[in-house]
Amino acid sequence: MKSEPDVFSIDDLARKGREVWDGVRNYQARNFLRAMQMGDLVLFYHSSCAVPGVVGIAQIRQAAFADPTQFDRASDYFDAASSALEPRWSAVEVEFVRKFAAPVTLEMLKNVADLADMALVRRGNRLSVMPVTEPQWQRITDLAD
DNA sequence: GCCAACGTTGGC
DNA sequence: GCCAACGTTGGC
Repeated sequence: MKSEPDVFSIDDLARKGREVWDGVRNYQARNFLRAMQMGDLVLFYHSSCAVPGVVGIAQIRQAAFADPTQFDRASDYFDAASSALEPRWSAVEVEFVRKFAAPVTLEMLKNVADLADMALVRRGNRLSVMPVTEPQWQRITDLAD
């Protein structure tokens, strides 16, 4: 899951413990959110910052539910086309697990041949929520310690 | 701040 | 249903 650290960082999650992950407004990312289950582990990625990369691990505490911001007229994420009966957008709740001693930077990830087909390292990729395979998870977390 | 890549919108 | 225009993402 990607987040801009200026908006919400791994340190913010560490401090708060839990956070509702809302505001996803891309259908592909939404579908990946909906596929998440309670207890699933998440790689937390910092994007649009000085050193983009995976900075820690979180865990799904609550599986997908209707993203409340889509009904909030005051929210940037308000969607007038969504309805309470058939909510268009979903959110999940995540919990802090740990922060890596040092980030696994995008640059590092690009140098791992096994990760070449991962959307994350591909140029022009804009997906903010994406699945990670077991081998990819292993590769990435191995680089963290 | 620039710009490539991509998703969405809307005219036809 | 095509595709140009536009807005957004995100690395650099």
